Amino acid sequence: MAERYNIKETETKWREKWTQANVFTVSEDKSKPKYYVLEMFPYPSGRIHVGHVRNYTLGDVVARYKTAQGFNVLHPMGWDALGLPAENAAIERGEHPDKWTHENIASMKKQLLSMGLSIDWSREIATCDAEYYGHEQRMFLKFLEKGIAYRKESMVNWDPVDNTVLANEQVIDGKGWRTNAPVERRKLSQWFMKITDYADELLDDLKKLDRWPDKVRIMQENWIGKSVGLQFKWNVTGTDHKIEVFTTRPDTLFGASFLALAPDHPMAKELAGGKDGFDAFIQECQSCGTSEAAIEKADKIGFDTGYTATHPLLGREVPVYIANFILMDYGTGAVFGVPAHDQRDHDFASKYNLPILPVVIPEDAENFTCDDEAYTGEGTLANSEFIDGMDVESAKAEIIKRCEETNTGFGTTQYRLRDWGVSRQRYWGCPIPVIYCEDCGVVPVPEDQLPIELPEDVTFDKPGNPLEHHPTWKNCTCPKCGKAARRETDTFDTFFESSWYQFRYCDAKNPDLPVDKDKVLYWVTPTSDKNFRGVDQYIGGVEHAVLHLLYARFFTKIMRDCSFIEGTDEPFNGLFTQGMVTHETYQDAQGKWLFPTEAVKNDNGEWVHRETGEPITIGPIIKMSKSKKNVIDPEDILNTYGADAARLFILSDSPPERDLEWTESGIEGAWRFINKVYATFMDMDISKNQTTMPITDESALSDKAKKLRRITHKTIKTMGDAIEAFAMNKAIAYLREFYNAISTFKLQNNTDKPALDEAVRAFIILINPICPHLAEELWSSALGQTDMLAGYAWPSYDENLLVSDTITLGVQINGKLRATITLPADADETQAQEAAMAEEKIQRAMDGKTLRKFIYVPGRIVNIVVG
RNA sequence: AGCACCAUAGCGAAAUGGUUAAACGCGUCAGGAUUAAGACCUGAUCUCGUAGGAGUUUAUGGGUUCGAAUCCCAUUGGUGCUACCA
Repeated sequence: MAERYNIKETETKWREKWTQANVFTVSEDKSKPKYYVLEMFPYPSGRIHVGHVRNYTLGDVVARYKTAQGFNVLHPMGWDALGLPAENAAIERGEHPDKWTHENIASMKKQLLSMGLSIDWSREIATCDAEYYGHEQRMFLKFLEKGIAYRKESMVNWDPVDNTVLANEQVIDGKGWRTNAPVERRKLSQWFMKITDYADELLDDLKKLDRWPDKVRIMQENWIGKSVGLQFKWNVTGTDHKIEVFTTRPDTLFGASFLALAPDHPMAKELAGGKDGFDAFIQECQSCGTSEAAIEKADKIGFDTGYTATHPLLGREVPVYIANFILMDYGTGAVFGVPAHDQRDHDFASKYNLPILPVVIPEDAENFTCDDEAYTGEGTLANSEFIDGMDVESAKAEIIKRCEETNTGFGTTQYRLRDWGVSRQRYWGCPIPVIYCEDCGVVPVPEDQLPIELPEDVTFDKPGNPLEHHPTWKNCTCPKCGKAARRETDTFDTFFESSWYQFRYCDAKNPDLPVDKDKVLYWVTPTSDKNFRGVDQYIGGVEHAVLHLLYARFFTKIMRDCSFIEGTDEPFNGLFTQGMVTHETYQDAQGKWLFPTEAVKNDNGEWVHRETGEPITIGPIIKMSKSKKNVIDPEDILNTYGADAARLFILSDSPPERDLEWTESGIEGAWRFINKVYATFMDMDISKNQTTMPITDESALSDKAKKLRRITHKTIKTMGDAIEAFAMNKAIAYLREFYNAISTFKLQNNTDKPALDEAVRAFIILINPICPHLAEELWSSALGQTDMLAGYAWPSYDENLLVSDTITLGVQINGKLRATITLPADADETQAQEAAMAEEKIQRAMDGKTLRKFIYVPGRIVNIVVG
């Protein structure tokens, strides 16, 4: 018997060897095709969680597989190291963010190293280091020069707990995405990025991203929210005022029965200010919270200004309201209401008894009315003067044309997407490199003064931005006039850092430039024409579907337009979004959540508390979360079962895009498999020190050996295909099937031995991307190889062994299987029919019936239609 | 409310129009081995039958097809995203 597999010792040994031999360090090697695989970098919280294990294992399988396929693989890692938690830690325990962050990086790196990932650590970056963020400041100066970055006064989402500004995307249900505190509105001068200028390109290029999940593309499309329509003016009767509105349904103009302004529309105050009840109305609008429940229930309310408005094409007057459901920051902050064809307008009109006049009539409708609900479908225009009888599309075009002719409006496009506000009133971020001078205004920091580094001596004893409180840091002289001036104390949104790190990895240590263009070109230029320039495979959580992934796409385009990179329009060629890791939940009799380690089964098979013995209720299987305590610590798993078992289990069973349920029995099963494989191969009678596997005489092999060869070659193919398709669960299933075939194979003579050698050697190479430590150990101990397996070529398969010369076909009668026949693979229809008819079961089944049709799909099926 | 995705043994899943639907794993049961437990090995695990064998079956209902888990429509249930975006 072989010795028991010493997982800990063996895994450590191989990791040390890989590190010593620098096997994962890569450079631009033009003699090889390249492959760039990247997983979303982690925030250095200090400890990895199971989601990280899944994420980085997936990437590592791809990296090791592609390496085996002969690619020069770039597989880097770094730290998304700026952001609020470091400041919160500083406030809570008085530890400096820089120290806290770097300590966390050190401990997390240790954990990641123990997973045995094939990472080129020489390219490691931490976004909190000035060597990284300094380049961001350099780029920002260029963005400023090009007008991509600009400053504007604007209402911002103010998080009263974190004391910071949030982006629209960071507000969820009117609450801060981190603090969950109700967001307030405040006016501040902020830096913005003109992402809206790129809205069309961001939208159009989504079409290129055919290796992205559809759902992510759909989410981004909705987020950008392009809508084409008409912007035009109404005259307020008896005044010089004109109200500008935007609509996507100009065709319904003649169904208009009111005009509505947003409560914070500048004209609202002008028209209604001072009128009875106006202030109370505005107050009511504001008091109605922004929470989901409030919006859901909120009635549509309006305030009649007493004014009416007319449109030149309409020839009719409609009342002007101020209404709570009109948003100031979309379109023009004013709409015309068509109750018959918009449900919101319908609700409003019903409440205030405004006319509901249908102007689009569906086909075949008689006495059509919209009294109960709005009709938004297709139809023919009616009650609409010169556009009567037109379809919706023609009517839209006609109204836009007439407005343009009369100079009262124009066709235009609106986006839901807003410009990206990047200022944060925070310390632990990249300082925005501008200076405010009383005489010169906003002055960019001269490039030779970069980077602007964060001061180390800061305090966190009062709320707000420590940079603001710092006694000297913000004082400086104006680069233009030399007078005393003040530094910008805001820092960038941390999505800034994660928007370009994928390029920095290509040239991670460049002190002078964000990246060297040629180095980026080497790593992003595709080796297949199916792809465009970009990271070949990006892997991460779907929670970044809009924020990070949209900003990174935008950043790529502006870096291109500012010549920091070349000819690259999109950052990520292939995107894979992994599912969550879930776990059962446990509660004691009092309803208190318990850790999985606290729950054990007693002798009667009941779940009880490990220490108290009290009964435990098993709850639903949900995403691991600290509050529900249904978490497992990867470090425990790695210590107990080893990296290979953790990697194997996390890839088994569930397809990577779906949620994975973490179970104790599952990880144990993976661990057992590893031990079993080791024991089997160490005991097996296989040739050592083999360099080739000569099969001199195929025909001399026994049938069993031939069968083993077939599954060997089949698995080489199917497993490669599965990894390419990201179906890691299938790859493992095929691998286990292959193992079962090898372990049950009984070697009866020496002639068959090369077939067994071939199978074992193939198996070890195939399992390497998933369980690299085990593979190396078997490669060296069981096969006696002296070179390292890491980087060893994937075996090739023999097509001829995948097909056999005879095939078994099912014979159906009226689609129901009745018999099987064995035919030569190239049999023609006549042969097939003869063979089928010769079957006794078929004859019996056909007895007394007429043959109507004979269907023969070679290699697939025979179907006999009888009647 | 809208959009998208999903539904297969006790569980996780394979099979994407055809060769006995359920590979592979987990769990369960029986047997072997063991001082004992675990690990390990062998077998079983939709239903009926000792067995040969027969029958049922891919959430539900329809449709297309010689043939449907697979394509189309509707319903139900689940998940995600968006949420007064004019």
